Amino acid sequence: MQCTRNQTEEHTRAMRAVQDSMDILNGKWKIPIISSMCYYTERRFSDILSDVVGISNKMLSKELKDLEINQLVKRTVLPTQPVTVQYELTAHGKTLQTIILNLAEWGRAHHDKIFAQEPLDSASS
Amino acid sequence: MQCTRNQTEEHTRAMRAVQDSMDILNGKWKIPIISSMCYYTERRFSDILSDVVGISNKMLSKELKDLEINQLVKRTVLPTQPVTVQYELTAHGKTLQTIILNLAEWGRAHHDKIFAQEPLDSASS
DNA sequence: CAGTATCCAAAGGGATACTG
DNA sequence: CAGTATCCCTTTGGATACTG
Repeated sequence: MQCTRNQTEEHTRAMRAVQDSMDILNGKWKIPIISSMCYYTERRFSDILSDVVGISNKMLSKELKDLEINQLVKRTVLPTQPVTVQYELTAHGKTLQTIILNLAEWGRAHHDKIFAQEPLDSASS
Repeated sequence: MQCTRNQTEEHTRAMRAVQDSMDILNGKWKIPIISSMCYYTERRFSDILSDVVGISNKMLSKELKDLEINQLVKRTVLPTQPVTVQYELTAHGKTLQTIILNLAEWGRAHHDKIFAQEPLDSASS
């Protein structure tokens, strides 16, 4: 092992910091929900519900509450009939955009890599 | 809404790419496990087990298999007695380092932000 | 529309013991 | 050391129905 004690401590600290992030972004849905809001200044409950494929309204409701508690998302009720609710990223929530962009980029790269490896059935037909 | 059709399509594509990433990095442990390997050229099973606080050997075993299947991690068995197994990030796995670093940085920033907000009990004593 | 409430099946995952 | 196997409790989260 070529690392010094200081590197080990830095490693430990970095691990904890990553864990802190993951505690807040926990579960299957947080990142996709934030992604949904990333490209718009504001987004309604039903918009996010259709953006995030597969999520149920119960889950979305719960996850948005979590994000609000952690101050990543701001919720605004508009006095319409029936009620409209808008969600938007807070300044703090927007600091996650870099990570989201990186994840999107990585997802594409990974997809391309796997695709390039696979023997294409269509080539044999 | 001030976005054009093209932006909407790009949004949809980005959401899918993020989902693709999250499908591979699913669960509580993948990111911390990769983090554990980020700072070293190679890491043994027991090293990772102690790095990732709270994980069980059963979980670690399963998650490492997943990562190996997705070609993010390479597993090497050394002919020692008893057996030693080394894990290392593949070239492809290393492309996640940016994301890990960003997550660590964000975790620290978030921690600092929350800490700065909290009324300190120690101040009143 | 934007949720909440309840029910319940399935998956997650810890503890422990065992193996090569 | 590096896992695997089993037991079993806990959490997750979908489906459905209901509310302001």
